[in-house]
Amino acid sequence: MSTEWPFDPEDDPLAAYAERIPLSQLAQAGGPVPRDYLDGLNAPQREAVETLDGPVLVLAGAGSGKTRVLTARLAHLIATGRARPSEILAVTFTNKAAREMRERVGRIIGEAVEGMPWLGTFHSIAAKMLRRHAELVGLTSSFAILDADDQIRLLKQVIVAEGIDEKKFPAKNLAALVDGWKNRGLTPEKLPKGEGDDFAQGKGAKLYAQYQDRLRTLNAADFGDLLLHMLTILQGYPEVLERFRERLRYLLVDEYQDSNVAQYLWLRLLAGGHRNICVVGDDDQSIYGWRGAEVGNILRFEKDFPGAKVVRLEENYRSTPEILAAAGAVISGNRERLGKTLWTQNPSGGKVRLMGLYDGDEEARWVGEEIEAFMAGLGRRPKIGLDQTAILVRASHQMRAFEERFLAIGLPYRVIGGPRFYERQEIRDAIAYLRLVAQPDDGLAFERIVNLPRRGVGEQTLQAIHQQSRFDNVSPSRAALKMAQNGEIGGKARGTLILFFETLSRWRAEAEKLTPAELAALVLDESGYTAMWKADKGADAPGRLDNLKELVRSIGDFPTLQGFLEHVSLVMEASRDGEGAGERLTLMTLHAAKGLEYDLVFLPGWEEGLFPSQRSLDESGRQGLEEERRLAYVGMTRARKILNISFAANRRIYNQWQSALPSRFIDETPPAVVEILTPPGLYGGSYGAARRGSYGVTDVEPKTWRPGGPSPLQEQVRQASNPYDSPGWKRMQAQARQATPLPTAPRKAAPGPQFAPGERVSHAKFGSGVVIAVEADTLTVAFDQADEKRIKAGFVTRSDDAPF
DNA sequence: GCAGGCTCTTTTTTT
DNA sequence: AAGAGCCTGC
Repeated sequence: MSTEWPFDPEDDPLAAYAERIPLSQLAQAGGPVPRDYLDGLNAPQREAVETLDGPVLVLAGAGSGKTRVLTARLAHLIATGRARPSEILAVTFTNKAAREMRERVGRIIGEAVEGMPWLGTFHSIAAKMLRRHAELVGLTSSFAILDADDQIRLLKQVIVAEGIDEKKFPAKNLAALVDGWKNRGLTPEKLPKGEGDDFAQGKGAKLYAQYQDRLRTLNAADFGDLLLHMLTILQGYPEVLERFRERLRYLLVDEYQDSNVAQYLWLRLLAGGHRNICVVGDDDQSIYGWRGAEVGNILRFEKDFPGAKVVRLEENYRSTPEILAAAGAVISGNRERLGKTLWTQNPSGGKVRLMGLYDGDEEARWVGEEIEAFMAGLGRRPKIGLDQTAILVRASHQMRAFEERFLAIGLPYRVIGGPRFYERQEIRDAIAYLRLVAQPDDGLAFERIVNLPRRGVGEQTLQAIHQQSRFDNVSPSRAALKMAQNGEIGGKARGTLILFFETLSRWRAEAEKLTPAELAALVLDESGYTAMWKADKGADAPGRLDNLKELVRSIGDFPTLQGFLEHVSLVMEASRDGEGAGERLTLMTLHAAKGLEYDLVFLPGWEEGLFPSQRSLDESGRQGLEEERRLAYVGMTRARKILNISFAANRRIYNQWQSALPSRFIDETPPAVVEILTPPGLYGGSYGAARRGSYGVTDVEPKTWRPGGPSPLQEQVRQASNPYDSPGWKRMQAQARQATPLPTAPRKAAPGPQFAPGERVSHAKFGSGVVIAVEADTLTVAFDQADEKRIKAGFVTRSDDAPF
């Protein structure tokens, strides 16, 4: 058991530096920290900053200057000498938020910010604490941190080992269960009876326990464990808790509405002595319930900490009054909220714009045209650049229609989200090598690369190793070494395995002398991993080699391999490519947009079933609906100047056309601040009907829709957007005069030569024409309104093609 | 050991 | 529709 002082300053040179700043100096009136961080704060903001002692709940509405308050409060704690930088625990949820806070605090207090070891995400702070006390939960301080992928692979092994059909009970589902339990602070021992019974005929709990055992054998922790283990330690070892309480004298929590039960318990323990805890959040922006966040935590704060000071930040500095009115009206439909009313001194802007369209492609077209119109400042629109424009969707599959459209009309865009750098296969492989060097027992890393490149260690051998490893309760790498040595593994595998282990030992020896980057280069080279990709003739091989180079380069930023590995598992983010050249608009999910703001915001896809998501409703009922409504609120409050909401009457979902009703959230926007752009005609001729809650009746039935030309309805929609004069609109007009491909017509023709000379075809850009010649998939077409062109067959459709 | 074909799934996403 | 993952047949 560790009796070592967990915050030994020797361990952390930067913290030591901060400690040497005399407190008296920091405490001097004015001191080295100028007090001007208080300037310009409004009354409640100032109160939130200056109420340093005891529990404080800051309800920070959207755009109310939350980050400013947080950083000012940190600075104030230090400037008044209440706490040294190292005595403040400041937690956020994302690395981005932590980084931003560090930067902004640094701007106020200068270098002293370097001495804030306890500013970070829940997970990175918990990991840091756990490394000091790992033995208390059966790990060593060098435990590996598994990401979601490793976690699932390990769970799969546990399931299979139990003789359960993994297809019937997928590891992914068990992972969701396990994560849920960990989020609620439940170790296998604490799991209530009946939990997890649905999984594998009541074996859920047993599998959980086995998984935890296996993690311990592998000296590994998954993300949930970081908090869960710390919780176990704080609960079971009062002396450890006491030390943390003495040392961490002030707690500050950002985005408290996103905290889960484990985090809540953890905070409550740490704050238990001095009660100096300040939580900042907005119950109206709690959108992560589906991954364990408990709005209840923030709703209950005053009960948990009696006498808590509650400060409401309700003045909004971001949006127009119209946007706030609309968002406020929507969110007021929620029952479970603490209740805030945002107001603003900002000048009035336009009304919130509402547009209904025929289908998803039309919607993308309309948005594209609007964006171009705003770029040019056409009509009565303010001029707004692409950098200040965002499209926020409910589900990522909605992005596709927009991407296709923007590609077609040449609007530069960027997508936020998507695969991260460290999730790429080659990066994970390379990291597995390094993990195995750093941590010989890292079984998952071992299994990942033992036969990569091929070393003749096949399925059979791996299976045997596995069995032995479970039997002896040792890591797979130990089992493999033993089996190779005593001949239980024979043949080719034996020789290569022994060589492999020798090489590993050599690398470990080299690690003493080399920098982490040099070591990485050496390992990737000597293992044959780089060579493997060099030999690969695939189209993506060069890219992967580039990524590997980039990886080695980024390791150079770290003094130790350990430090790098910690960074990778907890902090590493996608290297954003193409940050450069020119302005771009942003396309992302509503979830990803939290905390961001844009002058011009589009919220497409406001249809029942899509938004609010049917699945949310089905799974979580009214609570699900309320979370969806908060998501709507988050989306609306991202807009500074112009907010556009749109919906489509028809949408193709999993290759099936479905007609949809406008979202109920549209009904909830107050007519007084909404401008309806939709032409009369759609939805039985009246938007009013839709707005009054009857949703009207759609008279559009794609199944019965006559092919052969634009429907009258489609024409109406087109004409309705006609007052605009954007370049995109003109292009579309030109195209629309030709036999316009119906929105339902396939964008690409089916493969194979489908066209014969003499057929009439139409092309998105060149209009209609006649096929003159066909060779393979390339057509020569004489266009009515353009020259003869050679075109890939995929880009044209038969003019008279029926859409159904 | 690999390619290709087959089936299945398909909200949101961090750490 | 399309992508991912799995299986099968060479």
